[in-house]
Amino acid sequence: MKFSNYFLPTLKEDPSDSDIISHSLSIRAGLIRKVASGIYAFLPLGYKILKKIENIVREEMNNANAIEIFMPVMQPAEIWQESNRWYEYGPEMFKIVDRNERDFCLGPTHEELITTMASADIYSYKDLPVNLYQIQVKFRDEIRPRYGLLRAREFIMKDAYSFGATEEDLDKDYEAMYDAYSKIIERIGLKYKVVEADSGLIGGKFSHEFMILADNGEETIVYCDKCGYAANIDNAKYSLKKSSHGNKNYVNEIKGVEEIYTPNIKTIEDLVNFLHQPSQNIIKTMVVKNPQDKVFAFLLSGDRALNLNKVEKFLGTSLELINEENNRYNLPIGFIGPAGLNKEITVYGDYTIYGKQNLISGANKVDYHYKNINSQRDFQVKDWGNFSYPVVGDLCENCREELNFDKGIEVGHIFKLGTKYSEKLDGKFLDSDGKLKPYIMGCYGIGITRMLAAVIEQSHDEKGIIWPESIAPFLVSLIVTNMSETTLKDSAEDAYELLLKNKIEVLYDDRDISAGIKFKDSDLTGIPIKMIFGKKFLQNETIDIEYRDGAPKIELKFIDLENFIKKIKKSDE
RNA sequence: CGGGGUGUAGCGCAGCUUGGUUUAGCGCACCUGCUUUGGGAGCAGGGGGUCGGAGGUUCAAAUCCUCUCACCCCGACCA
Repeated sequence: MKFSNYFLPTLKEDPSDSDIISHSLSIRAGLIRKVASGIYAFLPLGYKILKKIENIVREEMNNANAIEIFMPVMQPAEIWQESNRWYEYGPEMFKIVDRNERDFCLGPTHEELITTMASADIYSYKDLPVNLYQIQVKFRDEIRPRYGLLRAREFIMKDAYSFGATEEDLDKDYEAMYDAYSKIIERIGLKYKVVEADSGLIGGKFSHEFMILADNGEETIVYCDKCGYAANIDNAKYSLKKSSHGNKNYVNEIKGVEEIYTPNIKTIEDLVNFLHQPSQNIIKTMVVKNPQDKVFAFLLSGDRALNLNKVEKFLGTSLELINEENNRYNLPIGFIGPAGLNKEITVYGDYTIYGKQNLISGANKVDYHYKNINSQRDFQVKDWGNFSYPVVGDLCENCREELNFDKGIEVGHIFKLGTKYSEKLDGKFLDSDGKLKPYIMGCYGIGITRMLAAVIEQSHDEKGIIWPESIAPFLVSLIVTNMSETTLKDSAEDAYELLLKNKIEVLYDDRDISAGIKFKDSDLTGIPIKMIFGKKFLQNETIDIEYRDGAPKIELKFIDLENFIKKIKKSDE
């Protein structure tokens, strides 16, 4: 491709509305342009990269025996009403009405539709298992779209749905997808981790998230180098170091309770400053209520945060934190404590305070706290558990190694759905025993447009994007430093023809502008190899080869060009 | 939805507090010519704006007031 025939508008300055590197680079490098909040158009270069990612995904899905289909974006309301997600999904769903006042939505995902379609055509266990996928646009009316392609309202996703007759079918497909996703990310050439995750609203027993490691990632990953345990921090298990919590065999002198005046001291931080006590000696009392308005209290060490996910799972109900308005016992928020708490409230203790003695807690009275609070004597706990997030220094539950923390971007998520949708949407088949049974389903998503942004997030420097060769829009950037030197221009044209003949994707910058701009644009757009026709060529027919990823430069004689091209062609395959 | 903020040329911004010497300006980008051409060149000339929209106050509005729309940031929420 000649630059003069291409459409590649680059920007020198950062756009004002981007606050994350992948967003500003994808705009500056001429990949995308914003059309509306969270909605982007792809320019030629961005579209080319997108297609490369799609193709890698497509190949690996096909290798894993998944079969490509294409479902509509627009879906009738009925199927979503049947699964009840028309109501559960809430305002995040783009809903539209046609001229006959029939309700539709723009698909945020396709479980309902695929299940309905399957039920119409898959009747027999002999047709199972089958795994169908598509690469399709999805719509979610995000509360707040941000970070460019990382959280857009219209985005491209590869979504696969497996139908099996047995749990074993599901396990096999799940495993095949797990492997396929790993291969996809490895082929693209990214650092990643697979973590155990919460399956959330979509249902299912457990799930895995595929995380691209990046400093700006929205998710926190917790992992153990020794045994390989890795989880999203939202449901990460962990153990405490001996030294970080009390040892119940070690008997301190149990002191008498004292009430202390703590005017307007409502937060742990305030208490630490006011009493000059470490936060580990303070009981944080978090009070939650379920939809039936039943209230529970959770006690944790002052340096810990309550993990609502874990607590919801533990109690088996959705919960919300109480506040001044919605709290039926009129609890003085900021001064709540376990001692003297209303007896109707069930109290649970986090391991982070287990065995600690002479602690500080709220006195359930505005502007007062207690000193020397002790479990058993001053309060009773119904049960102990792990209700908090791990912090640096905590240990792996399996092998007691210290846990590591990293930031990541979720690009893939695989779920075992079981029969959740097949039961609701009447997706049934006749098994070999003559009985009608619901399909056992799995669903597997990978964000294509998000992947593009995640690659930039992980692979860039101050000059711009650094594309891995697997998805680079062009392999070679052919630069002529002075287009008015006919020798240079003619030789570069020859090189260009040679590259094309060898099926190398090359962007030939034939613009009559200063060399500096060509270098900057080439670096910004992240093309892996620069092939430079300049001064050195005029002196002794030498071409400079520079690598975007910082590999050592090469001075190449013009006569060796063809060999070099053969070499890079090979490494590209 | 709550809190904060911004809309002025393709992009990035100044001007607004205190209305009129501003014919709306600057940098980048764009066009023409000449000189340049190994890391975002120089000189000269040029094009491009209903100052987000509607209404109002005023002799006079980018500037003040009201309404409205869009966008951004923080939070709750989420693949």
